[in-house]
Amino acid sequence: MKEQKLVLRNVDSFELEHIFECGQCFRWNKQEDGSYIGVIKDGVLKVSKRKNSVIFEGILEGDINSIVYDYFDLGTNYKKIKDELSELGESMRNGIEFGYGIRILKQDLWEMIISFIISANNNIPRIKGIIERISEKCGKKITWNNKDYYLFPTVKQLSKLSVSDLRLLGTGFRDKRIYNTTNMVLNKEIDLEKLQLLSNTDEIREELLRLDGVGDKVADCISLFALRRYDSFPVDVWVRRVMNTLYIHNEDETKVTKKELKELAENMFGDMAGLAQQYLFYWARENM
DNA sequence: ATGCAGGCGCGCA
DNA sequence: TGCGCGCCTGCA
Repeated sequence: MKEQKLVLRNVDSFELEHIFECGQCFRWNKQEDGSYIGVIKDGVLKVSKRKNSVIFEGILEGDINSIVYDYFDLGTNYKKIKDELSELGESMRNGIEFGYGIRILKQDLWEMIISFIISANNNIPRIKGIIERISEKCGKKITWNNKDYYLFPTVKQLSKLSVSDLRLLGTGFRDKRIYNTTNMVLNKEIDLEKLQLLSNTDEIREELLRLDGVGDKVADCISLFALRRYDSFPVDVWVRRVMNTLYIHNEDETKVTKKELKELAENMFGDMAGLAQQYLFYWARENM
């Protein structure tokens, strides 16, 4: 762990609020000065903006340059993607105009699996609280600027917790799912290293669906936010709402099936459905 | 207070 | 395959 700093000038498509509030992450918190501090796999990171510069500083294991490049998806040309998506109509243009600074983070696969299992039938403040308590309970402590932070626990660390330990941390009925999935990973009933190497998004989904607590929506979130599968399209209530309002116009949005939504998304957005989803989702969350 | 929140697993047709 | 239902918990 080493204190490091990095300043990048003229980064395209990079708005802190858009990136951290668009629903993809749970461990980034806004500070009073408008900056964000987050705990990621590699340590603690603070991100702030000044004019055209983005400033990264923190205490990290590894080189800050490669960590930031990878985590913030700096190798992807968002301008090009937004230009292409904008061709698809006014609704998408509005969504992109609203969330122009979004980037899809590349977060740790294991952490995303557990985080999105926790997200089931839950709300964001509570999800964040649960993840925080789990990390405090068995994750590695890191002190930075006189404050304590806790990394998300490793598989081995989390496997030390019993079902009732997990229940006590407020996970509710998700306790067994977390426990079972942790043990599947621990016992190599599913190999996360191999999963990262799969090329086909459907293959990845099939593998993830074997895990307890991972259904359609959760699997899609994991493959989008940890494995950068831009073609996966998580359908939740907000996506259903905004897609129905903009494109389907069914008087009862609950009648619109997941299958219908996914097919529409694939036809309209193709292999960029996941990115399109983020712009629509963020717009919907803030405006509907 | 009752309903609800970024679903899932289960049992049943 | 495709439904409907119950579910921890905290918050309005």
